Amino acid sequence: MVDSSLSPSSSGPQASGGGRLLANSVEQLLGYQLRRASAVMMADLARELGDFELRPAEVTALLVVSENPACSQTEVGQTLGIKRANMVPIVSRLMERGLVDRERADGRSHALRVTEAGAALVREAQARIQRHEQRFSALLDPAVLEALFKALPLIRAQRDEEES
Amino acid sequence: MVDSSLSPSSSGPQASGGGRLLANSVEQLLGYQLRRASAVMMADLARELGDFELRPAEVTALLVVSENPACSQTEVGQTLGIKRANMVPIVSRLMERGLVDRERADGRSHALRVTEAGAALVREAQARIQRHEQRFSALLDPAVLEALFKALPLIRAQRDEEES
DNA sequence: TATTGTTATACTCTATAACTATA
DNA sequence: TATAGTTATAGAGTATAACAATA
Repeated sequence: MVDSSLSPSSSGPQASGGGRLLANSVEQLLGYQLRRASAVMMADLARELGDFELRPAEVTALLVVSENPACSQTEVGQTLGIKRANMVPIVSRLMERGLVDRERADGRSHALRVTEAGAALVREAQARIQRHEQRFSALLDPAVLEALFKALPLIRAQRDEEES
Repeated sequence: MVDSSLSPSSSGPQASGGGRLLANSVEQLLGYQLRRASAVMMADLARELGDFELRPAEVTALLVVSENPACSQTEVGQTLGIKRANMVPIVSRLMERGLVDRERADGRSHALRVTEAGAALVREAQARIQRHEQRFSALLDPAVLEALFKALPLIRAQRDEEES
């Protein structure tokens, strides 16, 4: 069982600055732990992908396009939980960089495809991402890692319905 | 074992929009799952705390101050992984709202304390937060939840050193 | 009418550099 | 010289509303 009370008892990991160690009951909150762990992995990924001058969101979108030739940018957004409006600068950037191109599919929608350069970058990015992932998954027991991959989609599904 | 390859095989949870279902190997990435799950919980928390007109970061800071009378705002920041510079508007807001006050401690540092109104809001906020937390922890087996509380701090510790 | 892409805009959180006044 | 608080600024991600063109 996990102590899910908010009593000022816990400690947990804390920053290592000069000040004293403060009591911090939020350490007991799942949402807080997720947010902090996610921030650490995001920062590490951004660092790992720094050379490419692509943000994590852009790389992720590129991977999805690469796996789904002729998809629309709305579909990519739905897959990644990114709103249509916010896909616009992402796709623009990928096209400016010559990593993706698109042709009209429908008169109102476009079919996205990775270019040669895009495919090459995908291969490099996948290697970086795998390195990054393994740095973290190596910290965890396989059983614990499996529990994460079971739990996180359940959390997500709780309010994943009306995304766009 | 978890399939940590990037081959275009997986599916996992996806948005429910009108478009077709896209292949999405990023579902296999721990960092991605953390980010999505974290975003869902953050959005739910923000909704739950909406009445207070306080952002999640402000409520969290308020809780830490409430547990640590006479702490400095830099200490709160170190505890929560928020930079000194970004603590300024948070503390200002909490003081404007009459939830926290401070007195000089040191000539250069302040001692923060929750006011009566702040303490009252803390009690209400804790109830909301507990409701929010339980909505999500109820989705998970106790053993899985325990695995999360074991794994997430380990992930965090990987690059939690030089925060401020 | 509904959908795709788009624009404009605002909000939240984060990051860095530099300043001040203390210590 | 280091620390606490501050200012200014930029970046990244997300949110909403509204529009044009198309279906």
